[in-house]
Amino acid sequence: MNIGEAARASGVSAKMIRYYEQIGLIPPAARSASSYRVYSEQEVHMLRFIRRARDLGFSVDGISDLLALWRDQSRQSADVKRLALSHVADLRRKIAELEDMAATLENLARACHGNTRPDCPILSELEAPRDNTPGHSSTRKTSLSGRYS
Amino acid sequence: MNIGEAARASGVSAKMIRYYEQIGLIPPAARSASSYRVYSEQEVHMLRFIRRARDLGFSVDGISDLLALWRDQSRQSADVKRLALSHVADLRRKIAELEDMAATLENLARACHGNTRPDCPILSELEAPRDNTPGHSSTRKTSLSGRYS
DNA sequence: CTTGACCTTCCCATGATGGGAAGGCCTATC
DNA sequence: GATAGGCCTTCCCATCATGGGAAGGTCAAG
Repeated sequence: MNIGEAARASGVSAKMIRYYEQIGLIPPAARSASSYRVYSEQEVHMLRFIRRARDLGFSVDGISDLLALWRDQSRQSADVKRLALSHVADLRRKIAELEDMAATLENLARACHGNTRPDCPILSELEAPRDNTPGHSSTRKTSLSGRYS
Repeated sequence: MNIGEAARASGVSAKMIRYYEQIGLIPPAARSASSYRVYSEQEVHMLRFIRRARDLGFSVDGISDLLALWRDQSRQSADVKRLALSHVADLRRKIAELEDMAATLENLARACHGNTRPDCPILSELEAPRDNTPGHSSTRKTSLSGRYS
């Protein structure tokens, strides 16, 4: 099976398959006489695994760990579970961060008349904040970074 | 005021101040005889505005729009409000996406024994999914992208 | 044998940020 | 006045996962 077919069958783009090979997430594919990459069902299976892990928000590093466990017949499910829950914790941290932003902004928007006049509490807040985050506590200092607009 | 001082005063790193200038988010700073960038209180004020918008998750493009409105004395607060609420919608979309991931993963983790045996529903799911997302509905097709692990 | 659909590698771009090098400037202390 | 060290300048590189596209080779069907 050529890379295009493998891409269609796995849901991972040909571009990304080559990339994953390049960074060592997957082993180098076998090559045909004319240097075409050739994939077995086995390998497509692995690509599908990667695709799903990606859909669950795992980074390439995380996927690498998952693949290692997947291949390891003597793995302990506790290790898989730990990996998964650690990722869940990351996700929840990120969610809380975004939720704080959304709540703050929503509060300000609620206070904004939204008419034809120029005065606006949203801009006022950006100019000089006066603590508009409604509860949720926590010392939000280190952000996992990432911008969303 | 030099760039370092402006950075300390605004919470925007010197590196980022130069970057914002380079991409045109802020106008080129005045220069001293020796080519040092010089900032007025006015400009530090703008940098603080940018910093806060950034903290609320706005992208540089979004911040650019906000700055334009901020400067526009004849703006309509409705425009600011629309911008803010549109960003809130983006944030909530992203949150829902991450929440779906977290919920799916948490469900799988709950079903995992987490012991010394190798069998694990998390890996099984990655191998061949059988719809583990608990409710939340929606046709999740286009992701705003972004990996979190 | 041509056409079109594939494949190959290589380079570039994204967005926001930081790291670091090489070199110039400025001020306080000796 | 000279030196130290703390600023500043520009320029290049890296991140992370992804896509775009060019230049050129291959293959199968007509």
